[in-house]
Amino acid sequence: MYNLILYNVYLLFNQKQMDYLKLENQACFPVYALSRVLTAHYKPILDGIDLTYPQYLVMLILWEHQELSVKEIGEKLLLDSGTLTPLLKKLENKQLISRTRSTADERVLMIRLSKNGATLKKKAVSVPESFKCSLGLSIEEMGALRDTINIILNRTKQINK
Amino acid sequence: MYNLILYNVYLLFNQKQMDYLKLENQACFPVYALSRVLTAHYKPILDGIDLTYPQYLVMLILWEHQELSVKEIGEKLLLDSGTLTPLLKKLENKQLISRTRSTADERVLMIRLSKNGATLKKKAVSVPESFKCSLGLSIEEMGALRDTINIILNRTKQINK
DNA sequence: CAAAATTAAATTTTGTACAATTTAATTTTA
DNA sequence: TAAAATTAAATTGTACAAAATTTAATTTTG
Repeated sequence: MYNLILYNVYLLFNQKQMDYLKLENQACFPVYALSRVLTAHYKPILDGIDLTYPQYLVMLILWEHQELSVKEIGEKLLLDSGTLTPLLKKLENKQLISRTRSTADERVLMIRLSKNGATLKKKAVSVPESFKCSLGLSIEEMGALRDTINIILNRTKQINK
Repeated sequence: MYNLILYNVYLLFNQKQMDYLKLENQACFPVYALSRVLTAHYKPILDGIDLTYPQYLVMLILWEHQELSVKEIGEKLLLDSGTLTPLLKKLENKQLISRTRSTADERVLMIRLSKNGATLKKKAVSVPESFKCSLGLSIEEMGALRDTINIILNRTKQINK
């Protein structure tokens, strides 16, 4: 924050303009790159339970809620049906979930944790610790990262509501 | 930071354990979600210059450097040839870049900004400001976000070197 | 210096992502 | 209540993204 002010004073003093078309000045690129770096760290860990990272996210939600519609899963993960439909079919093929249309409203497809899916949670409990070790960040650093990004994420959500 | 300490005291006091398998406690998910949210904000803006977000990143680099190998572009963007090769071919089809093998080492493919590619920068200068308005965050907030993520990103790079 | 190792891209395969369209079901409303 | 509007998924098409393999060129080394 202070560095930014100092830098702007420096720019002003030197009659320079911040070059917003330089990669180093981009705010979005580090987020985009970090997202891929973090997913890459998850890869070897999640290979052990035969899940990709987005599949793991769906399983996390179902371990909390047992049964949700495709729409509800999409709202939680900010993903649409074009992404979720094939992904959920893969989880069904792995017998981790069931896909059944709601009798009350047949437009709604209910996703339910299967017995195998519930059992998988026992294997998955070690994932967060393995990930933490792989990444080499402390719990505090990861918590701070999570909170910082969540603030920005919630701000952008409010803007778009 | 203080909230985290307080929360841990609360967990300890109530004999509870932080549930690292809950979506809300994930550090990676907000980064992954924010990355997609930010890219979505770029979409309508970059449509105006017929670029996708990863293509825009490549152009940003070339506006700075004019000529780089595929490998060098990959190092800057943390992307491998499997992603870059088809992307660069699309930029070549749009006549924004040229792809020529180095005479010194024919394994190396040099990517060069074309005249059209250089001209496109004039249209692109408005992109950062449009993006800022679309997102609704201040320059300070975006700068702070960039710096925070860059610290984490550099930490993970050091770990993997 | 020739075989072995390394390197740089390209290719292939699998898996997201998302926009746009379609289909089927449900709600709203004239 | 039947047509219009809305909603939820699925489908289609385009574009990454990364792992693994292949190809071709260059270096290293016995």
